[in-house]
Amino acid sequence: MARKKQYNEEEVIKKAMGLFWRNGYEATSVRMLEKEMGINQFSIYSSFKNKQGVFLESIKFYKTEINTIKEKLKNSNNGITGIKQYFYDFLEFSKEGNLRKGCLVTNSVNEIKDEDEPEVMLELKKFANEIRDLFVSNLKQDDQLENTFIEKQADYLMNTLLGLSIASKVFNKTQLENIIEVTFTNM
Amino acid sequence: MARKKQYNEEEVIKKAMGLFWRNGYEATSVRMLEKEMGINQFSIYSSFKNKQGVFLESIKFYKTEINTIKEKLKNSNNGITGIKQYFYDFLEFSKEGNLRKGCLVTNSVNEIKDEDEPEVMLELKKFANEIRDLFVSNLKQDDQLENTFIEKQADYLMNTLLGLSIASKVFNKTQLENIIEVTFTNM
DNA sequence: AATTTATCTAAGCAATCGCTTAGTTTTGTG
DNA sequence: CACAAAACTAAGCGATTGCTTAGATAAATT
Repeated sequence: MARKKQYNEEEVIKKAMGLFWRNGYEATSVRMLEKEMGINQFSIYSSFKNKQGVFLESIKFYKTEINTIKEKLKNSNNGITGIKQYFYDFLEFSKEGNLRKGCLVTNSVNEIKDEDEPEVMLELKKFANEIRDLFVSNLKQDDQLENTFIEKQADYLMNTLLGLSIASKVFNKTQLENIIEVTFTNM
Repeated sequence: MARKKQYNEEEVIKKAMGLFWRNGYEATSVRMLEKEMGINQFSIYSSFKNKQGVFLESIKFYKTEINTIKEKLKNSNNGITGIKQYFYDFLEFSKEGNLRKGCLVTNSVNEIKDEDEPEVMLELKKFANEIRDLFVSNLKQDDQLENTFIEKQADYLMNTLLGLSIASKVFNKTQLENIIEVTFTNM
């Protein structure tokens, strides 16, 4: 009935996500997205409505990307040790060659203002809580722990993970390993 | 011989810092600075050279502002307990009414790219290391600790502090307290 | 083959970006 | 008071922002 799309939406979102991850939301212009995604602005707007739409889809794609290490944690079934491995996995996941990109969600939470983009912030907070809940269910594998204590531990671990996202941009590899080691020898 | 400045440079930088803290570097335009600082763009550029200059001076001012709780830590002389108090002090310091602003330095480290603003990044990293060193010298007050261990602990505590800056934007007060309590009951 | 319709390219929209320049006002000095 | 110099206001610079529109192109249906 009409012409076919010459691009695959998932493929171009993958590229957009990479750009947002490396550059941040504001610093990524639609012209940059155009080049990176390899399609015209018209196509971007017709497929994703606006810049925010491209970003929201990028976050969705990020979720599926990070799912590989999340699934690994889910299936590990060895409680706190699995979480420690998740931290190491995250450090690998968040680097691209020598570039430390941090966590896309953490970067965005830090940059985007609640009042400017409430829709985006809601999505980001949901994401953070999914990871936190994953920690909770993993901590429950190491029985004998009280439930209220587990909730506190999950908050604490989530904080360490948020910290690692930033620390990875400032500290060297040894220091990052120090952080993880101290975190888990203390527990 | 000539006309006098009608503004005090420190006063206007204080206002600029507040804007950068609330909005971030990129999202703060020179027009916004103009309004907040209460002076014309010409005056901004003649006093501080450019936008980056205003930002660098804002960071300097931030240092003197945070010095109040840094000095408290320096003089507390009760090692790890002093650091714990510093974390609580930071949470107070970084909020403005109901708004959680995080740490200006942490926000900026997360936003600014090393390659775009190397001069700024150098300053930010220096700042982070000053806090870390403060933790080191405080940990040394609790003797019996090995030096290499203290270095690792300082990295770890610094990570927790970086994390708190972001966590304060996502978590509620109880959760933030959980984080601090778990951190220090584990040590 | 003719028609329809979605997708493409490319030009252009008003608004804003960081920054500069031209020209007026205020001040201290000779 | 006349002059010089710094600080002021305000207009405007080219470049870029997110987004839209006009018109050419391609593919499926009749």
